[in-house]
Amino acid sequence: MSVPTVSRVLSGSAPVSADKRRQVLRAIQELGYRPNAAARALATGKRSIISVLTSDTTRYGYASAIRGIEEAARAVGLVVALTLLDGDDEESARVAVDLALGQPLAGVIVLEFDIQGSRALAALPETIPAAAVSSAGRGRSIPRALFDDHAGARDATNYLLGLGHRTVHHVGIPASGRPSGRLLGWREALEAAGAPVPEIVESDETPRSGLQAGAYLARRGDVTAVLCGNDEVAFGVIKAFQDEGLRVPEDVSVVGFDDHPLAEIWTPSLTTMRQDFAELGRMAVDFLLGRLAGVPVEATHSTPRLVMRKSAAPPAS
Amino acid sequence: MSVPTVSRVLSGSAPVSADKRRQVLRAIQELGYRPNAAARALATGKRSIISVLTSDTTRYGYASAIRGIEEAARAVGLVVALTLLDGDDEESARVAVDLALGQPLAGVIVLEFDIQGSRALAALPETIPAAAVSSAGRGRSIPRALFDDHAGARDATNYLLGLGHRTVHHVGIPASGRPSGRLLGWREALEAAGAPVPEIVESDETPRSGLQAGAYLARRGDVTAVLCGNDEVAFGVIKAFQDEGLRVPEDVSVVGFDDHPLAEIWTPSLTTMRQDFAELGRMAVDFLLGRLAGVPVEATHSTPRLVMRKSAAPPAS
DNA sequence: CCTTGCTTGATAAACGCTTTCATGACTGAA
DNA sequence: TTCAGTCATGAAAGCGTTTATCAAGCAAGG
Repeated sequence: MSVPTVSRVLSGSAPVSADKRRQVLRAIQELGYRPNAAARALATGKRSIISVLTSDTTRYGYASAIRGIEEAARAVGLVVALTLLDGDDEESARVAVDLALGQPLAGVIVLEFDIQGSRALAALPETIPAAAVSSAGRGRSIPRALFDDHAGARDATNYLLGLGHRTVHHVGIPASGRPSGRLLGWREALEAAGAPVPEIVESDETPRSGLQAGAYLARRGDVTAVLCGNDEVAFGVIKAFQDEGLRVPEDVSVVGFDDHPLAEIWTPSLTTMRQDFAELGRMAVDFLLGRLAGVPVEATHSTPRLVMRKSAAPPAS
Repeated sequence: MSVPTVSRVLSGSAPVSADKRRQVLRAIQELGYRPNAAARALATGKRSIISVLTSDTTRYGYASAIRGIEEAARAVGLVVALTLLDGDDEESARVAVDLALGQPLAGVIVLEFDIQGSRALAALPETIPAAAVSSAGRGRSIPRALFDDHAGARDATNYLLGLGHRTVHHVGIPASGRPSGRLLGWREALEAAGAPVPEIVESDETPRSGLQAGAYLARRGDVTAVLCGNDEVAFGVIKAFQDEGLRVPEDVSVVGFDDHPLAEIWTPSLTTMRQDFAELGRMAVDFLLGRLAGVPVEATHSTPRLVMRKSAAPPAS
């Protein structure tokens, strides 16, 4: 019973007599033998890890995308590794990329939702297979699963304008591009409608910063509709309005982005632009594996879909 | 300029003349050379991946623990890989474990928050270094970072009883043990206080199931205080109460578990038992690396802390 | 009964790195 | 000038697999 025989039993790469096979299998059982993954990777040259570079894993969109990636990867026998992007400077991007590339990688998927993601993408050596889930298709030419922020924000804004609002305010979140697609879409819709374009309010995409943004907007007094960069911010904005004695949607309408699991049970339930992050994650894996050969590999879009709930309504006359 | 020289420059394992070093470095630059991770792992026997086995990555507690693990791992130059646990049967646990062990692993950390986690832990071969983040310290004898569910639930229940409630209802979530520590702590507190022990209401730890549980409890009419298995469920329960015309906390008090980021801005803000999942994750990494040599390695506890907010109050007289 | 063709097992090389060991160049002391 | 001692460097072995090559055994055909 030689080493190659064992290998053949395990991989089925060549026929082995039933007798030997049984022998080998029993020995494996008894010894609790596990093939050495490193040696196997070295010999075959096959890598089975996809590294995901992302700035956050707890936020809804990120976590969903990771989940999609994991599912798609697992389906083809790959494992996903996580590397968090800490700072938004080039140096920390380089460090993170080095850490990730220290493994035997089949490829890399970057969650390019923010500056950290863009930086990481830029720091990636050309030689390693990569794909991205992004909101904007600029920069390095790698396959991207794109969510069309721009169109989403435009649709959301148009929806609010269509409801009869004179204009729509925007609470922005940090994005991979400057200005963000969401901002662009929002502005475009306003301009197309001949509506005034209010100054944008910045947030850091946390509920808490939404609270601040909402408090600020509430005190302005002239706000009747707000488009938020994501649902978490929208939650904060709504809360702030309510704290200031404004009713949503009677006094002011709020629309979010992403369709967070809690959007549906918020009070009032949140009208939002749903994005299928998990699907985008799955697509990125397909890109990486080159399994979407038929499709133009540059990019595929996914346009957010309006989910109408109770947080947006026509303005009080 | 030989192969070993390059190795020495890269690892600093032996002195290299400044001249040669410069030469090597330049060549590396020009060729874009990256050491082959698989070969390195094979030669050194060192593994740099920690695999996290978990049933969910999007839920708050899980995501936070993973974040803590990632941070601690990164601090010592390790990468974390994710393997999702799908089914709650032994077979899928085995499949997941096999997938994870197919990599060159330094060790495994299991998020033993539920049955899937327990199953995975059971399926793990004895030979591989492992640690767990758990709510209950039973089963296989491996180092565990424990959150003391039992004490947490007891404290929460006592708090509600102390407020003057005659008894406390409980909306349970699936747990790694049956019955869960939370259930046990809740019951213990009730019995110690001589309060009646109502029937437990089951949920699947989603807001939606909280909604159902809440609707059921609201219609019972005799409920004045509810302890929920986690915050997401609590959100659903509160929403259901409000939908049924009950005011929180005036008509009924609700306490959650975990301190979800949105707990603070919920309406009303949610009184809850805070758990530091990230810290537990970090501890699990320390266990795994055997870096907590001083501490009895069997387990360390972390007791949830009551965060008083607005969703719990004395009952209407 | 010998040869041919096919199946099956073993032997050997290769993967790309680290590490040990030996060599040769150089230093400083005798 | 020579010899022991230091130090940088290259040669070679080894890590645990896979895969190609080779040899042996066996059945069937002539």
